[in-house]
Amino acid sequence: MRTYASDTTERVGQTVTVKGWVNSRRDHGGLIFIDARDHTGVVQLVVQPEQAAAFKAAEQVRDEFVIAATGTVRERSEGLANPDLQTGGIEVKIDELVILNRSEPLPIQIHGEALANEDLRLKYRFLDLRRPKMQRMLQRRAEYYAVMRKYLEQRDFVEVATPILANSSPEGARDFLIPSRVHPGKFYALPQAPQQFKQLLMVGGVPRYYQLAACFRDEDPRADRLYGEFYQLDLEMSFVEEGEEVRTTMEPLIKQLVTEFAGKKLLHEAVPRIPYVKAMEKYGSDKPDLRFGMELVELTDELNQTEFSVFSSAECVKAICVPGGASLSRSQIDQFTEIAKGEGAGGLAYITYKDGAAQSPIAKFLKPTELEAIKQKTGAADGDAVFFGADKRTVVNKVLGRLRSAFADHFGLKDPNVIALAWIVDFPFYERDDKTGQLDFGHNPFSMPKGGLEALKADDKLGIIADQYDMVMNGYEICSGGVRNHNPEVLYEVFGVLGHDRAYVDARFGGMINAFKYGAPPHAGCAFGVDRMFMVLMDEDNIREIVAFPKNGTGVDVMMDSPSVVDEAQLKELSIKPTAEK
RNA sequence: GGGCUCGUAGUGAAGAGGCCUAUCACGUCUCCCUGUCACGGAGAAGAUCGCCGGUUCGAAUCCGGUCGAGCCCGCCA
Repeated sequence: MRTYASDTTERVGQTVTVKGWVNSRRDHGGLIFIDARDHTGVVQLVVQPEQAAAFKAAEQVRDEFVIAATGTVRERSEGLANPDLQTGGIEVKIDELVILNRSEPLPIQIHGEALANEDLRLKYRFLDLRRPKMQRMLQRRAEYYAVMRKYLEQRDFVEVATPILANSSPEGARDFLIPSRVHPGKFYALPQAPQQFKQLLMVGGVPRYYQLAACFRDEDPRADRLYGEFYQLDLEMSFVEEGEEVRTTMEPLIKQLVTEFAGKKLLHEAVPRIPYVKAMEKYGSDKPDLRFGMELVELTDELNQTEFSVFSSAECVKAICVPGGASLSRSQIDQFTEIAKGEGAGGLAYITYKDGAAQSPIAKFLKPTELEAIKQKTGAADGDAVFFGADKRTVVNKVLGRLRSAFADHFGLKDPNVIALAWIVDFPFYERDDKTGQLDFGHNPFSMPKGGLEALKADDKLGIIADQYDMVMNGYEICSGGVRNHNPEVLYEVFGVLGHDRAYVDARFGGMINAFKYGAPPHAGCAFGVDRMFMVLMDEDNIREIVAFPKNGTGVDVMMDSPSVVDEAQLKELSIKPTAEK
């Protein structure tokens, strides 16, 4: 029988066997202390020379040796308790100590705050995972999944596994391809999402489907985006024609995860619904962080006659008021200017308000009435600073949206104990590519255009709204969903607007569109990026911190050394001939 | 594909033209130690300063290239 380290406190006077790793050893010559660690914590073992065999073993023990220690749990004497240790009130007086396995000196330190660089941690992830923080992460993640499963099962969602060997989808991300041995020259693709399968389940009569689904995309990673594979809480509901029904079904789960699971406060009990256009105009982002203000203020009309030609000649002029911004140094403002330029701005005009006066490099170009209008509309007070964006409207929004987040970081306005949720709704169905001028899908071609077939015939294709929605959590997109287009005629027309004929649609989505001809019920759903949401709930800013075995930023598993070269015989069997140089 | 940042004993950091024969902490090894708890004490080993080239009387330090990593842009229907 094994007793976990944290349970020894309840076993005073009893004989227990503790199994785990040597966290540290303190050898006093005639008395040896060993801190034994398992997944529950650390407990102090005391080994005395009277137990000769155990003492000899204790002398040989080193950090991270695997041991089984049997002895009696006893209260520590007066003054010997360690209040910093959960088991600090007791210790185990050891009669028998067995070394189950040895360990070489560790290539990375797993105690303390200083972490090895990430590539080394990933190479020795099995050691990194022994750290209490990582142990807790794995445990919490299992609980997190359990909460989601319980919630959905109570609401008649049926968990269905969909294929991993699926088909390449021409739209969207780059696929991972799997060559077929049986069908030379043909390929499976790992699914980017179970999108088509879950819609086919709706046609197949499943009332509500969910799955913690593995998704595969061969795109470059980011701090909040894993390379290669990630998981979605994927779900779909049949006989649903309004996105609001999906949103109200799922919202309580997310709130429960925020409050009960993560112990954080919700900024709004009533989660706001923000139309995409409004989010872009007000926050400069389709995934705004609502924990702080600094909303974008429209000044185009007020400044279109000004002598400052950067403003008067611009399609759009907007500003954000940064509370306390007047305290920023010149070099700090230069850094924000670099951020603005990085988003496409030509520069960064600003006004600071100090001692009742507006100070600015551009003040000499602005009339008193214009200065007054700026102050009025932005609500700037003494001590604040106002930063301007003047350019094409999309650029202004992007630049100020990025600055808004950067200023919030700088002034510490992102309270980690608060979660701001929002639904972004009414995405444009089509967008025009800035460079090519070509019309393309804004998001998901399978969502229903609001207004159906009639709406698609409108002259202003950019005005067509998709019944589609994202959930945003503290500035991170954590969910995307939509009311699906279950009508084959409308689906053909959705692609028809982009100039694709029926054959094009049939060739690519034939499986799904064929099914829709046989009584597809209306349906809607969404998918939550569970890795990213967990990252936010656990206060991490790098998604690899909350995954057991992530690939590094270049898609390499440095522990298992994948991807790797394979035998020529395997390639021959698959009718594959590599063309790479090395 | 592009931009920025970084690369110094096993690990984490310091050093920013000569004070470097490279410093500190942790870890490792040897010896001492019966109440420590990241025990303590004495000693020891361990680094071609990512790699290649250049500038210089002199390079860890400056320059160029290259390799590797991180963040960001592109990309992610």
